[in-house]
Amino acid sequence: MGRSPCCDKVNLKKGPWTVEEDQKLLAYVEKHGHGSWRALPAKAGLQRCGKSCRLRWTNYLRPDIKRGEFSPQEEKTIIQLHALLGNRWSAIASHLPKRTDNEIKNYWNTHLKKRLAKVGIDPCTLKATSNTLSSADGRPRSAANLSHMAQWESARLEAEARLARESKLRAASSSMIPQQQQQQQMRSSSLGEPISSPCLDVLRERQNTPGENVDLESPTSTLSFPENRPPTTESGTGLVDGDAAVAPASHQGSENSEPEGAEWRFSGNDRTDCLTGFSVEAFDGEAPWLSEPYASQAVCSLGQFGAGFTGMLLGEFGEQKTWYHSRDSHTNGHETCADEEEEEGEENRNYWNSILNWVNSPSSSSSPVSYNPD
DNA sequence: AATCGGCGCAACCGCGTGGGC
DNA sequence: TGCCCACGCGGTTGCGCCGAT
Repeated sequence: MGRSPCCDKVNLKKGPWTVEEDQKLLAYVEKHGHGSWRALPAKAGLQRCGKSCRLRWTNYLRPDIKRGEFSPQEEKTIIQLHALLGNRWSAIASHLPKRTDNEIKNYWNTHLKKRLAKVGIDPCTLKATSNTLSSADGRPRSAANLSHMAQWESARLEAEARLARESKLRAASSSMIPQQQQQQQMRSSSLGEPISSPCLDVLRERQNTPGENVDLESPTSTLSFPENRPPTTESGTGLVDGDAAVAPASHQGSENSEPEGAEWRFSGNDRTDCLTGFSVEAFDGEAPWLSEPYASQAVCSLGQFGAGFTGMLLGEFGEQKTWYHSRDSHTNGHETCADEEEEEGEENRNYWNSILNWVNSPSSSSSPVSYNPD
């Protein structure tokens, strides 16, 4: 006996939402919070099922979502995380604040997957499907390493989820919550996932721990994405985010004031993954993904892994100009669209090679992710 | 100008899961 | 302990838009 559909009741509207419906839902949620989604439609005067209302809210009406084109940084993040996590869109979305899993899923299916295929890359594995792409050193790509990393990332995400729940409980138990935080919590609970990354909860917790000195600033934090900064820091980048000015204050804290290109900074020989609290030492100096040759390079890798694997994934390429341009091609300044078209094929390959090289050799000096402490 | 087909996005559907009773 | 409910997630579908013919 299967479950009966939630929308099989008569007189429940389906299909596109009207402006009136949007207004009703928006007004109700902003005034009362969503509470029980199932009970919401009747209270809000909507002829919709609760599920439909929830989806409309989470995917469209939420005030803290960004719409419009994905930035190159966001695209890169999606590609890299997808290589690790597969179609776990919610997990991927958790690393892209203001983006919904549905939007990311659509973008992947309609843009990124095709683009990857076009340049000869298997979208699922980020492996070259032909010899169009090759690793820099000619080594065969290590699927085992990717698998290790994916397993580790999965474990990390579970840990994050646990910590997020604990963090919520702690926050809920506090009776002295500033208004902005209360609003944030309400919004977070309404989304089913925290807007502020649980990673930050861990970081903040550790920062308050005697003997721990963890700098929250990170170029790899999604909070430091340019589009998440207050608009005053932007200079005509053409971002479509019109909500930045009204974004929750918790998104605009000190971690957002860092200069672009800042680095993860750790004090002392911190060998713990700051995101998970896991210690590399717990694995006898070898994290699960640290198979050779990475383990032998543990010294230089520690700082990187200390930033968390996802942090590495989200690290800067050091380049912001265009999606297609490799490091070398754009150092001479801005190029025209015509130029880009001419060079698209070659530069696509350069770009993807840089991703693939890095994915398969995270500790390699040729990594596009710069963690140079200087 | 009309038609057709592809594309992209919003929304729907069904399943899995966690919590409450 | 098992059942039920509510919610979240991922896959799929429907439809409007737009370019090509």
